Amino acid sequence: MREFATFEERLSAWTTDTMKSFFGVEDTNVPLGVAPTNNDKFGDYQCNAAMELSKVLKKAPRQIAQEFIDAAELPNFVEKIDIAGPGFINFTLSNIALAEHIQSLENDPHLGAEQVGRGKTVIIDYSSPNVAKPMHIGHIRSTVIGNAIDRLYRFLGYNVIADNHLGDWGTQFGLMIVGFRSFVDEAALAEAPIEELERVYVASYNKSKEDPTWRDKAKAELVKLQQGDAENRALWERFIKLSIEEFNTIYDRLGVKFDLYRGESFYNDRLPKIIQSLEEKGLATESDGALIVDLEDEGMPVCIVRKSDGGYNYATTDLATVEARLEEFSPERIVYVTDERQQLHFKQFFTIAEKLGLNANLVHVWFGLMRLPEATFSTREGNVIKLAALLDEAEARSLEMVRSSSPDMPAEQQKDLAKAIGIGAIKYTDLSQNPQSLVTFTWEKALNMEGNSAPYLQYAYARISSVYDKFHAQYPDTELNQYSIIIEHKIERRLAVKLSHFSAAVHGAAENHRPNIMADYLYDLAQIYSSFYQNVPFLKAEQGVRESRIRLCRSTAATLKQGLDLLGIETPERI
RNA sequence: GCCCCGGUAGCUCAGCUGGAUAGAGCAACGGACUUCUAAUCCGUAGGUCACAGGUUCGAAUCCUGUCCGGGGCACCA
Repeated sequence: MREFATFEERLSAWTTDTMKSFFGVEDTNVPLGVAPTNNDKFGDYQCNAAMELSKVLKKAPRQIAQEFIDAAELPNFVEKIDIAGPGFINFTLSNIALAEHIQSLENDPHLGAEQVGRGKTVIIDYSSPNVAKPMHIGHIRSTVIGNAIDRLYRFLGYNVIADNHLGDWGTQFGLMIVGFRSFVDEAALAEAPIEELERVYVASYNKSKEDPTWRDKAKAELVKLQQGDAENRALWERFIKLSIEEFNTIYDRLGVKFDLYRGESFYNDRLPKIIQSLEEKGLATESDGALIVDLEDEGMPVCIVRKSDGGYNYATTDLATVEARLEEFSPERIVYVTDERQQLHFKQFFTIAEKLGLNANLVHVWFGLMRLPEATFSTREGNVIKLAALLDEAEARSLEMVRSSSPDMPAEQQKDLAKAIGIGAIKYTDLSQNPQSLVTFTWEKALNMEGNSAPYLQYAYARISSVYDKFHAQYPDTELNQYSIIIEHKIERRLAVKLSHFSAAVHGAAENHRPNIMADYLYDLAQIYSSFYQNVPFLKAEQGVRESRIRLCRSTAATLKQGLDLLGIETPERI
């Protein structure tokens, strides 16, 4: 068993082994492990195997449980074992073992989380906005959820490559180029690049609808760009550069970093080859002038890999991208984070990739669309809320709160704090929901600062820091590690049990690609801590108890800080 | 028409790889700041888990059907 194995792992291994040999069910598929109970009156862990084994053994569940208990020699970390209800076997951990475990986790930089990703590379493809279009609130989910998955994987030891697969290629660049030459306002471009590029695009698009010669001009410029015309190429590169610069200001504010910014264009050279191998393998056929892959056997509609005008599209680019990534990085897995509308596309392209023999573990993590209360959020409706505006608003609102709650704080510090709180609030709102549920955007929800929110967690953390500092000020000579954690009070026990579940939360969140599992965990932890804080004295407790409680505070702080960091949320020392 | 997702407290959402009386937050009501930061805590109230069948010792969770909402389904990505 590994060094910082959880109680759940240890206990499950024990129940499984013991039951297998005792009942002679070595080959059973019945799960024999334990799971945390949902209520501490049932102990800490429960094993449900007796009910499941009932049929196999042809005995009553309670009898099975009883026989097991009578015969079993309990592991030393278990204080109590008993039977309840129809045949649940409940385990209660000993307080001493619990305390020792929490203490031992202080020596593990990963707080007990097993490094399952060591030596493995995973590529995470997320955010991926389109060049020359401003990021709006619809982009926040891919960015924030993708980044949390990125951080979770890194924490588990994976070599993560975060790749921002920009939309930097497509027919719109013809319109962009002609439009730019006629309409651009360089001063405005310097001021707000993407906004100006977007304005240029819209102007050009509108003109193309009325003026066929304009449309032809755009087409001609697109062809020139695709053929590598130097001037058009330079212009296009400028669009990309300006866009990335502006995206980066948003990413900086969000604390998001990418390892690569490889747009779709990066893979252009490979497209003909992909088509060629599709044809060679007999996967692609002509249909109405286009080249398609028939996926009827897989129960899916056909997938176009080359348009009738000879152009390539999304599926082809994505196949080429996989091929390139496999060659260069040999990833164990590639994770794509996009909204739900792309499910079919990914299913199709994953299937084709497999048929092509691209041996990759491809995972599509999708999330529900962001809506506005009154309507579906869409550029066509013009009801967009720019991402930058959302962040501004969040910072402004939290700054107001910081000013009223900490009027004596230096202005600069107030601003930094407001940033950490405001951005944290926005991220947490998104991350604390099941990614797959459809979310309705409201300012009230996005900027929630009370109850189940990032500021609640940050506040809990800041209070611990404050207690910890006061302790050291009052007892400067105390070496905390010379005192053991003593678990006596009910709330201390609940806190310790929760702390021991951190590893499970990390793994659950990472494996399921659901950061909300981590968010839920942290909120529970903070709630228990807040109750602990409010209901028992620390600094005024007697010696021994005092140090024990401060140690529990310290462990809680470390766990909250690490957990929030995995969500990309900052933990200021003071709020 | 076919496919994917959702429907849980007044509102916003957890819980969904089956387990014990279904949980939070907000809103409502009642308490706690001369005491470690009240962005907090303690308590009260609030639910035929859309509906109907089925599987199971056990179903919010799995299966089937229906209703309602969102999305997708050939040259956008």
